[in-house]
Amino acid sequence: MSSSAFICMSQLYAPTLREDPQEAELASHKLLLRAGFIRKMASGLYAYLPLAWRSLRKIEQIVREEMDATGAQEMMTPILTSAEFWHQSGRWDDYGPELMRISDRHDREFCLGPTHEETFVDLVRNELRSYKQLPCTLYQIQDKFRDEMRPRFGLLRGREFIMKDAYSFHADRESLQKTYDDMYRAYGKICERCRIEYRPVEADSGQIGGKVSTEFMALADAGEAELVYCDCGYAADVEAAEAKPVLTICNAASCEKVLTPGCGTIEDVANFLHVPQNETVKAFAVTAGDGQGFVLFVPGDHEVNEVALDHLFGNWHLMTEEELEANDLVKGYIGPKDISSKVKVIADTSLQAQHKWICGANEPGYHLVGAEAGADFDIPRYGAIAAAQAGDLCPECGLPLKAARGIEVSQVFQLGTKYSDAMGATFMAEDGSEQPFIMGCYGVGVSRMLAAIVEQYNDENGICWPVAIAPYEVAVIPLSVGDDLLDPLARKIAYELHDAGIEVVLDDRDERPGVKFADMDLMGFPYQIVIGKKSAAQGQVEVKTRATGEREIVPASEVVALLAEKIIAQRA
RNA sequence: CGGGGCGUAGCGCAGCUUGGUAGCGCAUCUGCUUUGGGAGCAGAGGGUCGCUGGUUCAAAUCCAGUCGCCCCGACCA
Repeated sequence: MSSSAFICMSQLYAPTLREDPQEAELASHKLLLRAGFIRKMASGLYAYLPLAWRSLRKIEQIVREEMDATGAQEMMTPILTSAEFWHQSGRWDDYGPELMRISDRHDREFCLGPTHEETFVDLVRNELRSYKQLPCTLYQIQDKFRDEMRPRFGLLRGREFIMKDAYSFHADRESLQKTYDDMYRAYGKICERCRIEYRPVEADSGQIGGKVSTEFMALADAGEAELVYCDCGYAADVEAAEAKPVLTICNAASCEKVLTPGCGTIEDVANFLHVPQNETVKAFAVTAGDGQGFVLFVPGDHEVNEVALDHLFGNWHLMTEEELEANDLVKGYIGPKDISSKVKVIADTSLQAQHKWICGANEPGYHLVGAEAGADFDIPRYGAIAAAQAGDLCPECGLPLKAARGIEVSQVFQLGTKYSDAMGATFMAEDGSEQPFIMGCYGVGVSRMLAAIVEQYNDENGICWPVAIAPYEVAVIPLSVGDDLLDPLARKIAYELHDAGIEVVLDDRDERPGVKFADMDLMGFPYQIVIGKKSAAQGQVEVKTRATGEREIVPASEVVALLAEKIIAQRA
């Protein structure tokens, strides 16, 4: 045969595994390993084999086209970045152990880029001088490195992964908002073209910095992120959502101290007193970065929002046993009345509606029922510190929120001047003044997207690729090899599909039909053309649609035109 | 980083408690049969039992150290 017009299974480097690898738990991880798409080289490091690489390039191309459509310009910067810029931004110290650091032979320090704000700010600060050159958006698609505490879930949380990162530079907020909106729309299109079920959610901006941020979540039970959403369209990462808890109002006539032996948890207290958990108040004792102790009160059925505490306290931790003792706090029985003067108190804003509290009595084995705010105790400060959860009220429309899990496949940020200030990156404004660039940044996890797609598109037999992402669109499967009828027919169909611009794999292996079916289902090519002796003798072949399992007998002479039409329609 | 578990043929595992010639299934190679959902028979090849040291006449097995990997957690009272 001449140089390959299409790939033959006998040559394809895609070793399949018959059994689930013991290291994998998630569908995407198991299936990508089993179907011969990826191989692990070390913890959190994966080789992308030919099939995965083809799909990754398709995702990249979708990202590229949507970025280019916004006017962003693709380029490439070194993965290895000098520590100098990271010192300037302050992140050499702030980023922590996730930053992969490395020294060269002269002991100069570098890191492997986990994200490239510093690089792009350094790049443009000398060359974008005038407001007339703004706005400007640059992007690249390259490997990123994060030394994860615990790499896991295959491609979903690796130490090296493929990311598209874009950075925009603006003279004013309005310009940033416009580009941010453009990117937001582009990211929606990217998710749609990758065929994932997704939601844009309000997000916390984490390590990157800045204020306004949206994450695009691929919905998946296996996702690490929790989100709350409402039918009205509101959706937020629980880290960023402001909780509107529903309380059961306490109607106790007076404040009463009740013996509650062994009731160290809210569940115990609520059961013991026969009240719902959301009628009680839960206390958390934490130590802020400066050593000051705080006691935080939230509705009994809620947790604290750790990210909110990050913003309030910077570094903080829950009090240790020793710290509780040192602050005169009684674990399990902390309450606001007569609380130790060594700690400061903050209550969740929702508790302003709860005039009488069921809470700890600051005495081992006792709780208060009906302690009255303003009479029995005072709350000096209220703040949004409770974590949102399902059943809370939507901040937009007031209906109960629902909860879901998701995989964060991309995120857009308005950075503002955090990096341009820190690194002295300025331009000359229209009025002749030096101004720091106002920035945005926009990331897409390309390799994570691949895993997210598999997470959404699989069944008990393997992957069910959407046409737009499939490594090959059609598998041609002659059921016996060396047959005078089947061989030429299979090759003819494969050639014609290839000529029609369809991506084809020909399963020319001398394997039993069962082996071929199992492998083809596992790899998940969207369409299979099965060529068996009986039907071929009558000039017919069978077309199986992988996702639905639907089979259709069609004349061999028509199968190419039929499939080409279907496939081309699904690419866009 | 803390806790738990695992490292024996390419893959999945048994053997280890109670030390005594390295095993099973799948895969691979050869031959014959078979050919629409992971075939059958016959034969063959393939392992310094993660690594280092110790105990012992003798170590996959016991002890110590070390490396790698997986799971849970990392401050949710």
